[in-house]
Amino acid sequence: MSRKTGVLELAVLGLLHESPLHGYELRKRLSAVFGPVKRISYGSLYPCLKDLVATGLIAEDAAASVSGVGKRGRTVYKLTAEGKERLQDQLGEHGPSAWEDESFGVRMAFFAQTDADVRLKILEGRRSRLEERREKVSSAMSRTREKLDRYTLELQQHGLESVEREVRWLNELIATERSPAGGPGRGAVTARPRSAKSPG
Amino acid sequence: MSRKTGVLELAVLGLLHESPLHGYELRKRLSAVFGPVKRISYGSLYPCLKDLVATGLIAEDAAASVSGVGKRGRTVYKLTAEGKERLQDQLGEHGPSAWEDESFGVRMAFFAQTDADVRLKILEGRRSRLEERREKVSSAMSRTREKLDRYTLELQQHGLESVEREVRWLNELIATERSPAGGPGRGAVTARPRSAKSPG
DNA sequence: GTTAGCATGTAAGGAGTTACATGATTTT
DNA sequence: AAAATCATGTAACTCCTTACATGCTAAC
Repeated sequence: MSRKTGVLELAVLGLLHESPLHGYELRKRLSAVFGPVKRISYGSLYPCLKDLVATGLIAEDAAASVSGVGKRGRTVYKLTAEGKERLQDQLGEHGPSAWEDESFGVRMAFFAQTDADVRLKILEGRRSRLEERREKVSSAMSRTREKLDRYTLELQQHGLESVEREVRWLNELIATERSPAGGPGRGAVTARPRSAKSPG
Repeated sequence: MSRKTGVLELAVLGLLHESPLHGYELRKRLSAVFGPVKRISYGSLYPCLKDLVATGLIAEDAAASVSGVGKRGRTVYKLTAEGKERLQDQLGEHGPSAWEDESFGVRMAFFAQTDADVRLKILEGRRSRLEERREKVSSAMSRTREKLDRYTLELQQHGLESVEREVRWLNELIATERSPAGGPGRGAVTARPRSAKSPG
């Protein structure tokens, strides 16, 4: 019946909190939130919006919608009071559900609307989740190292290094969160040296 | 009706080509193939095996199966002749379906059973797929740079760097594939210097 | 003797996709 | 005037997960 998804719902609520939007535009913004992989389709977005209306978390913004007679026009949605409440609840979550693979990206995309202490807990939870994974993969690799062909090994090695890289990234983010932010209040991303691009 | 999936089917056929296995063991090996994320559950594996038997691509290996009276025992499966044929067909595929996100990992996991020219085409296809993505992301970023908060920016930056890293990895793999492999025939993975770990 | 791991399977449902169906508006 | 992009929606289908149901075997 209802699409009580979680991530998509959260992303929609988060975006609508920034400003009222219609479905088509929402989808474009969602592409940015979810990244280039995992872009959502209208076949899931529109039903989701329908459900959110049905549960009273969002409502049509009549003023912003365009609907001439006979025209199909566009329907602009905005958060209701209950929607705002729900969003705050969701953004306050700092347990495992906030740092698993499916949800971490979305949660971080709305960190600007999230309390500093919750941000820190999520980043730390994510980090320890990845450290666990790193241990499992690397111990599995040392157990089976000799029996694997080079391609499987390359694949696992690359996977392991990706995890290690994400841990280092989280370390930097956590350090930045913890530091008293001596610099300017609103910040450009801390400049990290980007290694020179190899020309080809 | 039938699970004509692709990736799971392919992974099962590929593993059974190496040796006959029963479901439980198969699942453990699949976890290695698919990596720590995306582990498959019995709820998809057993129905998949059932379908593969129904389509005649695999069959019970009566000799290897264990089934005392009243016992539930285990059922060992092996490839049939048609299964081997199907596997060869699939491993010969070198179009886009072989290098998309969902399938590339599995395809590479069975590179040891894949022709050298097909391997090269897949690696190159994957690389150009990622290069496209890199262009899209980086141009989207330069368009919207100023309007994004630091967290969204960090997220996108990290995503971009991940793509760039995978491209560099593919470059190395492609170079290795192309080189006449002057070294020893069976190979340890080419030693790449691993940068010193930061202590914390 | 009880916990952990081995071993197989089904039913219900969740989360999404593709393909279809429709039409307006803007750009080339 | 054709092509691209804006804009909304549904129906059928796919792939997978969770929870359930069952029972053996090894280790502690």
